[in-house]
Amino acid sequence: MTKIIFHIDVNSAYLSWSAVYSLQHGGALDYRTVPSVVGGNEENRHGIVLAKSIPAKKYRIMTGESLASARKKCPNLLVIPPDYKYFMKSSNSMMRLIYEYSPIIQRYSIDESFVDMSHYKDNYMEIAMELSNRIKKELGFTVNIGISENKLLAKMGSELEKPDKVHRLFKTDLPIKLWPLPVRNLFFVGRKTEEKLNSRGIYTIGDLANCEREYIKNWLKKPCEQIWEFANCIENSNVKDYKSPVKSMGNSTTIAFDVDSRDEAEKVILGLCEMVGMRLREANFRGYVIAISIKDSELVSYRRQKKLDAPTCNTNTIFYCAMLLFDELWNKKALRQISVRMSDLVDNFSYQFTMFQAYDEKAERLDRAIDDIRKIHGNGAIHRACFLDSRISPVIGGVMEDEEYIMMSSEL
DNA sequence: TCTGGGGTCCTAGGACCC
DNA sequence: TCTGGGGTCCTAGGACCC
Repeated sequence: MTKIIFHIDVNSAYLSWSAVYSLQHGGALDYRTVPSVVGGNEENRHGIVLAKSIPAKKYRIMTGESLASARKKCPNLLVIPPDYKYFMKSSNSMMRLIYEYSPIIQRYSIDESFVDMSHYKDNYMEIAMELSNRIKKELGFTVNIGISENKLLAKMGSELEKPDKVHRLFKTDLPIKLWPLPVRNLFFVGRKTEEKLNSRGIYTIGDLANCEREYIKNWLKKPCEQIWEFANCIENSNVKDYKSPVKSMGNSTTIAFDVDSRDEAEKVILGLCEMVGMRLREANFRGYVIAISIKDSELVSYRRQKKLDAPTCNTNTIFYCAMLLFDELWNKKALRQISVRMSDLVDNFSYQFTMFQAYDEKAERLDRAIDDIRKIHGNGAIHRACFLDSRISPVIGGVMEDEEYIMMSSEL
């Protein structure tokens, strides 16, 4: 039986949601009608474009670009700060609405989802229009809906023309609608892969599709074999209406100033370890592998990781190991960004404690007591003395504790 | 383009084992 | 020590997604 999959994608999500919020709170200007972007704080060196309006797009402003560069392209650009809590709320409202139409939803990111609509037989177009209109009317923003028999084509379909469009894209449309497009438009073809493909005369999705599979595979290895399959529309994964198990947890931060002393780097790392440890404990995970990565002021990154003998979720252990790695890694150049990540996770229930493995029950109880205080009174309620009079925050990282933040899976 | 923060997966090379 | 072959594990780096 042929499946019917919808891919629903909010148009300029962060920007649209910010516009709706502003209008609902008495704002007179609809940000979507002027050149505007949602962007981070430039003073803290978080100044990049997170989302752009369609008028801003006309100035060739790109997501991920620095705000300074965006302003050069459009001097009177309106820059709106992000409000992630509100974005989550908007996303959740949309999800509730979609659930009225199908229980099989894969929330792919904060603003994208795949929905299995196979139970609608011939009237799926009307359903798509109804859903799109309801989101517009009830929630105030527009979406693109791509419809197809698999997730890949649904996603490609929703990207064909924006905004506020419903687009069908079936396998039979492949040669006409998809193959003439630049190969870069294909899911999983990024800048590097595009360059490689171009270097051998492959410019369109059709060029790639018509290559020999073995040729691509031998040349560019496994990831590109999948890209070849995508170009030929070979993709049949199900809409996953469950959470795939998390593989790693980490936090990173770009510091507002260059860090050139070990002492300050240590505080940043401690702040990050506090967050990573808290998140691990909250999820009842421990990790075997701890990784630290740094980016210097010239934007060059280095990484170092180490596998532990026993998995841990203890803040002090993570911090201690992170510092060992940091001291091996750091070449004394001023640092712009630091990150700490734990991977090779095991959950507390399946992990067997044995008397031979180091396990500090007292330390864990202390960690959890601090977690509880922070959950009730906020992260600032309790912190280590070394952060007194420091310009570095005692708990660093962007994942919200209570609101469950939507994570990407980066695969279909 | 003075470039954030959260992830996932793959590959190559080295160490080590038999 | 002019040195095989298969396998596993670990680490560093890179590419991609939103």
